[in-house]
Amino acid sequence: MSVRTRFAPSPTGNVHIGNLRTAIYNWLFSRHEGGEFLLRIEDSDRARSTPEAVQTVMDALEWLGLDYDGEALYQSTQLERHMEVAEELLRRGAAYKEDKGGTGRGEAVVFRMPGKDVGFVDAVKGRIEKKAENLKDFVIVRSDGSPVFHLGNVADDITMGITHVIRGDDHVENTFKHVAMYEALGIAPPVFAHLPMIVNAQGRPYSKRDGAAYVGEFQAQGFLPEALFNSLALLGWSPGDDREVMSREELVAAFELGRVRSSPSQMDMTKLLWMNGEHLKRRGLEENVAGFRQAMERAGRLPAGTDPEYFKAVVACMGERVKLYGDLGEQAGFFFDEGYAYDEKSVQKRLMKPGAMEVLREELAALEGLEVFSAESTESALRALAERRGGGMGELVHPLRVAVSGRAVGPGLFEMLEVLGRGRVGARVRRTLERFGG
RNA sequence: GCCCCCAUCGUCUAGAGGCCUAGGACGCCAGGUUCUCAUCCUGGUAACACCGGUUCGAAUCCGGUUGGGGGUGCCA
Repeated sequence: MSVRTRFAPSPTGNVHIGNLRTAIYNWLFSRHEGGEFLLRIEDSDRARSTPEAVQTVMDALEWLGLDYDGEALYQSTQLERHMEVAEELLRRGAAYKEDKGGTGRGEAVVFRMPGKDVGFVDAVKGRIEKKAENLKDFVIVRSDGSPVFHLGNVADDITMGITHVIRGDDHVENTFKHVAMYEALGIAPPVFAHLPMIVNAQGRPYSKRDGAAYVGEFQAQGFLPEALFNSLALLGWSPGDDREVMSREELVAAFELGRVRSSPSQMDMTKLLWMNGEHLKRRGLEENVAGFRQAMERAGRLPAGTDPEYFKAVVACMGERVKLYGDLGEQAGFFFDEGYAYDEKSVQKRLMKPGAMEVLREELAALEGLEVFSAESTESALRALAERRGGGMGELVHPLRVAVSGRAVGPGLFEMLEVLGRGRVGARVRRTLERFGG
């Protein structure tokens, strides 16, 4: 039988990374097996399930490239089907009606636990069993006629022909109930695989206060989907060899449920950032240019009418100094802003030194006389100047860097000069001389 | 309380009885390259929770302890 997995989120408006990781494992497993990956929207809680919330889920899946087969199934449309299953259970004597707890609210449908031990082989945890005396009957249809989670979940999985249920660890208790329901129905249960939780530094469930907890936040910070995908895939699973930076295809090829770890793991933002840098290198310049541009525009740091070639040159020049699309503005904003700020410490160290202004003036003179204004020509001009003055290159490089960029760190000076161009460099040095020259 | 699950460097992990004086990655530290930072290269730091048992031999198997998590709804 061909594999069918599903991702069954309740649309609550946010997609937590734990759920996202569950979606990734379902997707990875079904793609690896050449099976299907389905989407079910568990919107039975009508109050919280808005169209916007559903869209948020869809957007997250699309961003990560988690394509699902067929149409999404909305649980709210399956009411009749749920009732059929409840009827069937009643018919088989596996359920009964009762005012459980004597609430006076009328009769609910209660599932009867089989009176024997229930167990199953979890694909990641191995065999799990529970004694009959620890299994209690439970409500599957409320006295108001609405189905309870367990009923809907099992009925829908049957309807959808799900062969492997890959879900969070918090569902293992439910699984005893679900397995019992399958057995009562005379249907072979699917394979269950329970994924350990993603926890914070305190070992508690990863939440908002532990850093970015929802997909949208990673997206907003400029993380690459393939980097988040890769990191999450490796959180609880590994290919068994030493590979870490992997493409979607490599992950699909290597993924096995049996290699999923059964202990909880902690998200490491530092490693995610590194991973992002690795995937950035793997993307082409053009793609990165587009990504950086989008982030810059969103941050309002890219003036309208910026020459595309200039922008591209800046990105190429920044090279691997930036690990996140969202960080370009902070690190290279001066390229696009003539009103760039001067870093106070750098000014003190490089421009307020005795003779610094004189050096800048000499550099300006040397650069302005150049026929061609390139990295090579500016470098040889300054080397010649250094020779004449008898000092080191550092004495020339540092003040000039601060003068044209306002900061002490950045790309190679000569590369930077070429990208900025003669006009900007001249104007910036002059402005610096006026401002700090006394 | 009861039930279920989990336990290797700070973090992510490899390890399915000898290949382990425990390997890789991130981070961190040191050195190299260099005009700064980043990259890159080299080296280093750091772990089998504890106690028993099985075995010629245990990170690996078994039991217990401790610690952590999950569940215990006419929530999902």
